[in-house]
Amino acid sequence: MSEGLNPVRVRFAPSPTGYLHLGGARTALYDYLLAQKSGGQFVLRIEDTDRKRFIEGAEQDLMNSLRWLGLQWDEGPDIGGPYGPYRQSERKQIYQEYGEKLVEQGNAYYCFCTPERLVKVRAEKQSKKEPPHYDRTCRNIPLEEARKRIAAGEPHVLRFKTPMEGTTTVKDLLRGEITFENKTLDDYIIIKTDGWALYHLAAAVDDHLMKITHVIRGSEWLPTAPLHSMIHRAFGWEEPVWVHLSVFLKPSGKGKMSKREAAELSKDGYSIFVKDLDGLGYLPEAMVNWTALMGWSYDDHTEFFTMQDLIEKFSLEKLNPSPAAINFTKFDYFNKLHIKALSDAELAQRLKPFFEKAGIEAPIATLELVAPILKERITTLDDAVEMARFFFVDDITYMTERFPIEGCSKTETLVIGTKVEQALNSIEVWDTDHLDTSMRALMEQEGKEPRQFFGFLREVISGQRISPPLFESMQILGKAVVLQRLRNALSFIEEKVA
RNA sequence: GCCCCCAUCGUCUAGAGGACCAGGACGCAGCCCUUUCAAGGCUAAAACUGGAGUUCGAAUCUCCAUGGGGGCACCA
Repeated sequence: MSEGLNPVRVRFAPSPTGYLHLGGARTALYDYLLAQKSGGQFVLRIEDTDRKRFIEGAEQDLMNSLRWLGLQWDEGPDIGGPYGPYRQSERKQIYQEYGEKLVEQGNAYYCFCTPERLVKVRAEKQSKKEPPHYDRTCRNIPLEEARKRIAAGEPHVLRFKTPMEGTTTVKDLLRGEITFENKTLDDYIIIKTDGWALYHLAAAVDDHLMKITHVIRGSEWLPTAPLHSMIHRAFGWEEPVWVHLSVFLKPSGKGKMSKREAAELSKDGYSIFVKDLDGLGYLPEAMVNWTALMGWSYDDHTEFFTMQDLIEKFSLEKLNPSPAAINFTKFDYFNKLHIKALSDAELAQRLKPFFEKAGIEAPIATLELVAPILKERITTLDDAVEMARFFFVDDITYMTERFPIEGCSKTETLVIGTKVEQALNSIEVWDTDHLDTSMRALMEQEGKEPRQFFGFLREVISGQRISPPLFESMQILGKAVVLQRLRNALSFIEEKVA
């Protein structure tokens, strides 16, 4: 539990090449939790050394999504901090200096091979069923000669000089020591022809300079972890604690989510992109709870967690190294749970935009009255519009096939309707108790079953087959509105129902 | 092809040698409650990948096999 005692510095280091998705969000969440729990710092660093893959607006999306989830960083490109700049594109010079240092120390060398030649080498190696690595042609060029060629303007990259014998052992917090045969490793390029550092160098340098204590990242980094360790060691730096999270698998459990499958999801009202979740009616609280539990657990029965709970209870030791399939049905469940946990006022506030989007004017005061009877029966905030629109819209659309009362004639329905009108009219105190007493008495007097009688009333006030509880709804609507709707319904039946 | 990781119900997981004929949750099925829909309650079906070891004893430790996943760019 050492991380609970010493403040950690963690970083979330996305590249601005797309929208924040589930996997990234979960990594950021764990970063945030660890920083909060330990009283340390959560750093946001943008890894944008590859200008070709840069996508306009991606950085903004990243920050918006992180904020929506409630994962506020302590240092980052927008707010600065003591170890900035926090955008790698603004640190080019730094990486070059450290690259040069590696050359001087004999840990890196200049390589003049052309991309074309590299492609050829790779193809040859592959046809010989060998690892498709660089053949190390330039590894033995004397430094003096290399410098002359550089001075003469020859294009070049910088490669890490990986030992050709022995082993490199990396310590992953979840998996223990992982040993790699050095001969299976490559002489990775760490600075490109254009002078920009690659992830391997940039991340190592930044993690050190920014005093990062724990690196939490996806397990796709495991194969290059020995390189990262070697870079730290070459500089004589203390390595951060490496924590490689399992990947998320698609719902079937077979493989990673592909672009095509991610698009398919929207048909079911789901998305792996955080930016879509708000509009779909999901709560950030639910998203946090759900993803926290994919790869981490607290005990054998606790499943509801607020952010505060998570900050208190999160621990790296309980992380699970095995891959997890994304289960959206469970996301729905957590969304229900967190909707129910919202106060009526809070739920009303969150519901408001969904009605607006549907072109329905829904006053907050009414939404607050509707909130308690709605919160038990909606899965997403979006569901509320369909279920509760009749509270805010007056022109109820009645359907002929829903009348007359089940098992009754048109005439009998109209007679009962008139009696309902009289009974309602005479109710002095318009609340659920009086409505219940009055209506139930009438129902029994008429010898009708609850499903016939109340079903009819439900239809009358809402035009819906499914609605929140009847008497609560009638109370909220108010006597005048209910009576008006009853009259409307009766004339509809009179005119349109056979 | 090579390297690395992982392995308990359909899914997320509890389990760190005896407390396990394996617990919880989602989902699914049935029942109860019920004016609809939910919610709630109860019940059911459902798993330790296989094989060798170690041990008095293994879901838990070791090895092998199998399966699944990830990686092998002048991307991150």
